[in-house]
Amino acid sequence: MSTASSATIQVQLPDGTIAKHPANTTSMDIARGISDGLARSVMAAEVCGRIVDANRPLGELAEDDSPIPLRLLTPRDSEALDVLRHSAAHVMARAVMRLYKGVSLAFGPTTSGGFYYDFDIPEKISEDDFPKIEAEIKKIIKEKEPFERFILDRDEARKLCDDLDQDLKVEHIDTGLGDQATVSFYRQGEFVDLCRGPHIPDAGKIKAIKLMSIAGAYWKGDASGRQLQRLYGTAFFDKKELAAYLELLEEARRRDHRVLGKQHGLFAINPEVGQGLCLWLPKGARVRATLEDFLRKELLSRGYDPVYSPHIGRVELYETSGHFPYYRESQFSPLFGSEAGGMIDAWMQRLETGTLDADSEEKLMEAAKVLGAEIPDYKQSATNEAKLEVLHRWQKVHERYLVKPMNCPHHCHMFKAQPRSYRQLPLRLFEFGTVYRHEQTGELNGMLRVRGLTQDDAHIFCTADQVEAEFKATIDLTKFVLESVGLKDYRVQLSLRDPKSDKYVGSEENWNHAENALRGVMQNSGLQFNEEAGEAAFYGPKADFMVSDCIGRSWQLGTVQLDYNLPERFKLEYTGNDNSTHRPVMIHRAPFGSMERFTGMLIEHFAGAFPMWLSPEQVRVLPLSDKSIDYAVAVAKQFDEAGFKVTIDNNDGKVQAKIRNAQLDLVNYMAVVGPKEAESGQVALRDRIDGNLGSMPIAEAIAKLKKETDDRTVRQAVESKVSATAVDSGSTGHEY
RNA sequence: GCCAGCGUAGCUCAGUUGGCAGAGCAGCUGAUUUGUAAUCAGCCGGUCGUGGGUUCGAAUCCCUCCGCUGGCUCCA
Repeated sequence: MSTASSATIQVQLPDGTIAKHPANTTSMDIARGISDGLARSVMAAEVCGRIVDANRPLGELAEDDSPIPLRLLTPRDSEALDVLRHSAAHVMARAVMRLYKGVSLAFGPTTSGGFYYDFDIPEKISEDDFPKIEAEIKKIIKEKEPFERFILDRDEARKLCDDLDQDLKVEHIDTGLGDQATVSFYRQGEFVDLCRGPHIPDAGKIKAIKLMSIAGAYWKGDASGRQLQRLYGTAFFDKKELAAYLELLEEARRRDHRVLGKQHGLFAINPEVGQGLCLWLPKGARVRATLEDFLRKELLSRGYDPVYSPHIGRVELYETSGHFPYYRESQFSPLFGSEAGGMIDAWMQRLETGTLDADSEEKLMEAAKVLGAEIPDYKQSATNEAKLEVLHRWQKVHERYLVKPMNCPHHCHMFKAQPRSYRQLPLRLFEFGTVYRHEQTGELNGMLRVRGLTQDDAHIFCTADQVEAEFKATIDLTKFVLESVGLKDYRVQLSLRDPKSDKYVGSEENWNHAENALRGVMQNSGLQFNEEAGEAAFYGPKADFMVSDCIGRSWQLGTVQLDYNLPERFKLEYTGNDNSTHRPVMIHRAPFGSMERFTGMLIEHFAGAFPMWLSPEQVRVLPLSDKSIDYAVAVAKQFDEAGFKVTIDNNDGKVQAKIRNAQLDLVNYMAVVGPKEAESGQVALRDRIDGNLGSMPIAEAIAKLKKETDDRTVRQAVESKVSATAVDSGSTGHEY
């Protein structure tokens, strides 16, 4: 701790120089000693590796008697932006408290794009109120009041929050901060907030701030708890950076796959068909088919076997796998073979939750009889457990089906379809398997979150010794797939279990084994990866691919998951070379994730302008006038026979208009044909990016386009107007 | 599912304090026969998301439901 015995301390700057200072010297004092300009731009400091307020005495931050490493943080340092935004959240909260009565403060952290503060306010805030809140914020910034830190012990802190009528803070001190002896507060004028900090020296440093949106949020993330109002904002060191950030949001809006998908006839989602159910229109279906053909060919060459499974399966299948009880809420209700099935299902749920009264029970028994379900063993006097057992026995002999939410149970039974020898392993079964999940209405989002989706699913059944090699092979496959569509910027998230949670199934030993295997492969893969506790599936750890698109947004796409659980549940076995039975290990993997989500992401990444090999319309032949239509048809036929997706624009009108339409439709190449071309057997090729390429023989044009297609060349037709990383948050470590 | 906002023609959007529902694009028809990002003219097109209420009168005000959007929660 503090070196109170010595009145002086030694401070080491990043350039290595060490100087002596009094123990109460602050980072700001040292900045002032270097230059006034530096002092003005210091936002915070990194002392002994911790980000702290610039006005903290360095002596109290020292860990031992060795020189204290100090780095002054200015707007050039990415860490400073987080500090600024956190202070901006305080300023916003202060403005809100001035304008509204009865404000209870919750939390106000920073996010990758800015910050938010959660409030409990009786009055509803709407976006119409933003101007007056922003005006109040500007007033506060103009005052340039400092942020002042002070420490209280728990009882004092509790009393202060109580006096300030901050009941959420009181609760947090009691529950969330139970193990802290003292807590820190920050005061800025009349605004006092329980806060870990750090903060910028004064509010005047905030040069650009904007309220972004208002939304609901739960207190401490608990959906059964209090609903708070969350006010989102963003802040920057200067107005240009704010403008660039707003431009990024605008760019994202222009690329919205829901808008582009409708505009270009790629897909449709119609409430009359059903929420979250995607209609793949011809052009979207072409893109998908190209992706599927590409992957199928790749999988066949990598030792996978194609399989097919039905769209429904008995509920017992998913009871065995564990999915049915675990995900009951987010599955479509079972389909019942017997008319009484649904009623008995509801009956059992009432019994389970203890919400069935005698009167209702009699009615249910009567109704069961009417619907032809005789249950003579059911006695009203019996215990709930006994009743449930009787009903469950009835269910077991009456078919119940689930629209399949997962492919893996089916594939497990394919493994079991014959006795297996170690010689057959690894067995790699793949299928573009369509599954249905009843996602909550608020979660649905275009193609990105749907209720019916097709996974590029496969399950690898292998021996424990093969796990590493197979896992590595799937990582390589996923890399290959992503890079083939031009996605070169990705990292892997190792999703591990949360040691404190009990939602996981399987033995401690299996989990340790699986997590260590994944970590080992990742460490040897040379791929950038990070570990995230609590993100694992309930049956095993996963490696999720986080992919950055061309405007710097991160998407979770492909996934590889290790599973020691399902083989156990389905009692999968093979005979080893020792002539005894062994349990295989399962690897779930999907390089695209789902066709819906992957295609939706691609639409946004390419702004609807697919590269040649994925394009739903690669060539459009534009006859100069009706006189050239015959030749246009002949040209189109040649492109068609060469395997291109080609159309003819035989509308009336000038070629300029046809070109404009083709450009707007994002067709990769236009083949303009008039009398000159017809005479010489040529086409005048126009590239949608580079423009007119001049006339050339048809064979030459076909060869050129074929090369671009076969090479899977990716040329971004719609350049991003913003730099991909220029405005991302400080927390991800980008330079400024 | 929860909180907030929104819902007018196929699309993008106007529509004053409640007083006869509009434009551009797309589509159709006709003229035009065109050389690298828009040829001209005419026509068609809406129970203003649904159901109810207030009112002499509702796209406009109120309520219900449906859907969409942004978040939250969830995501096998």
